[in-house]
Amino acid sequence: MKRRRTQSQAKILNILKSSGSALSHEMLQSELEAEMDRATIYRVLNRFYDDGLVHKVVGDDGIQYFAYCAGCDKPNNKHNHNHFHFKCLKCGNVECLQDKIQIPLPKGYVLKDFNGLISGYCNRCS
Amino acid sequence: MKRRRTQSQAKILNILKSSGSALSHEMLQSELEAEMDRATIYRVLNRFYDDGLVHKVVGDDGIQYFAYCAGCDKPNNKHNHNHFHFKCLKCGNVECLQDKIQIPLPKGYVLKDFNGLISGYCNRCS
DNA sequence: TTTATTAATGCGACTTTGTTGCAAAATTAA
DNA sequence: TTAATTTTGCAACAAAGTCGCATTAATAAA
Ligand SMILES: [Zn+2]
Ligand SMILES: [Zn+2]
Ligand SMILES: [Zn+2]
Ligand SMILES: [Zn+2]
Repeated sequence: MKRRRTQSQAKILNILKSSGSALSHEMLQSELEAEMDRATIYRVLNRFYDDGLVHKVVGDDGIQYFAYCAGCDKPNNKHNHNHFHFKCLKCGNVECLQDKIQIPLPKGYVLKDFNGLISGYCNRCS
Repeated sequence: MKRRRTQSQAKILNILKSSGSALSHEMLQSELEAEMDRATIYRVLNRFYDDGLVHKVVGDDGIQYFAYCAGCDKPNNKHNHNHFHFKCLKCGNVECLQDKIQIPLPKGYVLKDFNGLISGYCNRCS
């Protein structure tokens, strides 16, 4: 299944890139001002995710946030998102924390994925 | 508002204690075999959470898992759940990892809450 | 350029997780 | 036993996300 270059995808990718934050479907929708359908946004995001173009964080609220992959480790094209994310309780911004962490696992455990979100107040809001 | 001792709460707390894992609403419901209403389970869990009896983890799937608080730090009665959780992709078990972690934050950031979930295969399933 | 192929979109219906209003039932206190 | 108030059950609701299907649009072939 070969990917095609569509307006929708270009717009969404643009927003993700220029925002520098992890964005939820809702944030994107309001940015796009109903230029495209809800389902399309979800599908585009999932496609980006499958293609390794973005990574995903899930909030305490169960909402998915997608961030453009900038400084991600990619050993043999497999992403390794070993960093925390921070969600500001005041301004709502969700950002990647740059520090790479190492995830400790007991003997016999195999890591497949990691989702780490810190909530609080960012430097602009504290 | 004073709490009352009800059957429902006792049963749910029992299951949480004896399981030793973090349980979702669905897991509890199947364990309880329709002994009580969906909404009641949710309300009991939220009550436990508010009272600091359990803590909560949110999975990549956005589902809430509740774990009985056993070895939690409680400086002046405020919980401090500075540990990761592990969710096995095969057996579905969600457990607290004992290692206490310290969460790194850039200058000017204030931590309020933390949700960290590692997915993979547990020692019994790997 | 025109046509054919098939991926992407829009729309609506649907699922799942969780919450809420309200009357009835169950705890606790008087 | 009675009164006061918390919990529960039920049903309706809300929000996030997914899916089927017909239509549109991007790519490739002719
Ligand atoms: Zn902020
Ligand atoms: Zn990130
Ligand atoms: Zn397992
Ligand atoms: Zn825990």
